[in-house]
Amino acid sequence: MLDKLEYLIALAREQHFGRAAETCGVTQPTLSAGIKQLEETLGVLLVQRGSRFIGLTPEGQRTLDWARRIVGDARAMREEIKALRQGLTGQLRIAAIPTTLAMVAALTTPFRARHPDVRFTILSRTSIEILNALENLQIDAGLTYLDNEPLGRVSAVPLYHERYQLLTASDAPLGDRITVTWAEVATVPLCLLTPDMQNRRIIDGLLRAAGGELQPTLESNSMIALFAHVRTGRWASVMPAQLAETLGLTTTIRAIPIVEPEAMHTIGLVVPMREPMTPLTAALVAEARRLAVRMAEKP
Amino acid sequence: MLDKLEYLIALAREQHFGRAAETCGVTQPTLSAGIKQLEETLGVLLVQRGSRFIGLTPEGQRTLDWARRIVGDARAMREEIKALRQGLTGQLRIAAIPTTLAMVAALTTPFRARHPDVRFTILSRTSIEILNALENLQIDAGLTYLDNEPLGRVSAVPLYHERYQLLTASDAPLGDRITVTWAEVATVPLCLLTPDMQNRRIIDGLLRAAGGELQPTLESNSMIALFAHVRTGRWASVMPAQLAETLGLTTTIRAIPIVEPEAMHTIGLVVPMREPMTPLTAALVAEARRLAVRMAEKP
DNA sequence: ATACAACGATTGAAAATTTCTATCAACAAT
DNA sequence: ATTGTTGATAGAAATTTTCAATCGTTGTAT
Repeated sequence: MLDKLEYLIALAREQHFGRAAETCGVTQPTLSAGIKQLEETLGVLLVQRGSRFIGLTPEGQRTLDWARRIVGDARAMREEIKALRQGLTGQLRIAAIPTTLAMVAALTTPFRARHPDVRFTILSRTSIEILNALENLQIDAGLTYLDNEPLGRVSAVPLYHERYQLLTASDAPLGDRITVTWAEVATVPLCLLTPDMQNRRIIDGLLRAAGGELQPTLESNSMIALFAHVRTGRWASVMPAQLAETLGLTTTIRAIPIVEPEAMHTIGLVVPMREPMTPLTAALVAEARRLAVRMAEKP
Repeated sequence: MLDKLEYLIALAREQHFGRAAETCGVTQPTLSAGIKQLEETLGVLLVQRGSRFIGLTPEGQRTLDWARRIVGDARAMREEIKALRQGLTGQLRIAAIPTTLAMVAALTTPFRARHPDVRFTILSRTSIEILNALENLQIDAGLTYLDNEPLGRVSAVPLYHERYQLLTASDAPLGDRITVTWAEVATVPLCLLTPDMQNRRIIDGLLRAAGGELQPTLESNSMIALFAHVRTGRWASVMPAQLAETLGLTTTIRAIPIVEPEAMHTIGLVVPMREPMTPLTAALVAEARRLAVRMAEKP
């Protein structure tokens, strides 16, 4: 039964019997039969069948919600009992939006000092992907915006406020300024994240509100790529202050606070809403709270 | 996996491998092997083994908590999907303390008018047994005191306040009074519930507080037995007003309010704390809320 | 001390189930 | 028409589950 529920979760995620079977480590007929058996025991169709996978029925969607909860609880149970036996071990899968990737170290490093047997997987994801992956039990936690778009069934720990800076060569236009306005930022050639990133959508909004015409000359989903371009001196970019600091400013590259308005967005840790949490998740949340205190003291 | 968790729940309840196996509908070796397999997958001992069942280990207790939740959720899922398909059907198992048994009809009758395909099982239980049975997923709801002893992980809907009356023959001592005091009640030969009943413990407390010496001449765990004795005219009893009313007063039997103090205890419906509730439980809670409104209007 | 009863573990065979490979049928794209 | 993709189906193999029978231990009554 529990494995059949896993099949349903995988199927809803992959929208494809074959791929879902692969991620579950079984063959496609096995997964097909599992879904069919689930349908028989519940007495309803869960999957809309045409010549191929179309989608879940309303009953299937409802069952999916239950499946996520039940499978999640079963995993939490196993993890908690294991933690009782041998302390905190295992793997924490954390997904982060690109602008927070540098901040992850501030979370993982003190965590590892406390719990040396825990291994990490850090993934770069969009905020939407993070919420999806949390729902599908593919990751244990996410680092993303808390205050912009709806979060769903998650618990959140605010960590810090993102403030925006213009990253540019000191001999480029605006390179000598103490502060710049969003209207001014709009006038220089920018390289920014791709529009599937929430950070980009935020910056787009701020530029538009300042009356700037929007035409970034380069897009990437990698902050490293953006930073490399800024280093050439021919592009500028907009980055959160915390990230610019981590990447390291040289004499030729400056980070200039952007004002009018001095925009701020809250970044935080999100974890699945579950009571009680898994021991690993609970420990990560505790670490995040400590980090939030430190960041509030020394902004 | 799910069935193994059911084994654990049954074992914790029965404290006996053989009986637990029987309630699960499997043989004792099957249940033994199931528990052992659970222990192997979790990597801990769940059961303290001597020559016979001793108890659960701390890890076993923790696993039991998870098992109750997971098994409960799995059942709730099945029930909810079934309700989507064919409306509210199935069985509602309700346990009630004896003094509320007559009130159950006020709940079940309007419920059945709305949902004719639901069948009921009504059990007479002590308040402690009700809470245990709720934990062990043996009943769906209980009717008991809300304000005296700790309830545990349940949701409660207050229904009405129990007030106490002396039930006695009109030609017996005190039989002609408008009201009586607890001190006076202590002077007549009483038949009361057995001390495992919370109602009895409440009445004991009230009698003791009034300085009365406590010596009921007859005990039973059945209200019917108590009432039958009162009907002989040789015994009196103490009953909640609502119950005395239902049992029907004759010209020879009177129900006299007991004052000093005019004691009151809250009776309500308790159901397992689960979000969302099963459809049957949710419907029962809704019915209980309606009943509470009616009883508050016309006390 | 001995016999006995109760309890849970173990064993081995039978039964049920699950899983896989191979193949099919339906449909879509070309 | 042809080809590729997708999910269902069939049959064989493997695994797991279940049960009846039995064993070993422990506590108890005689």
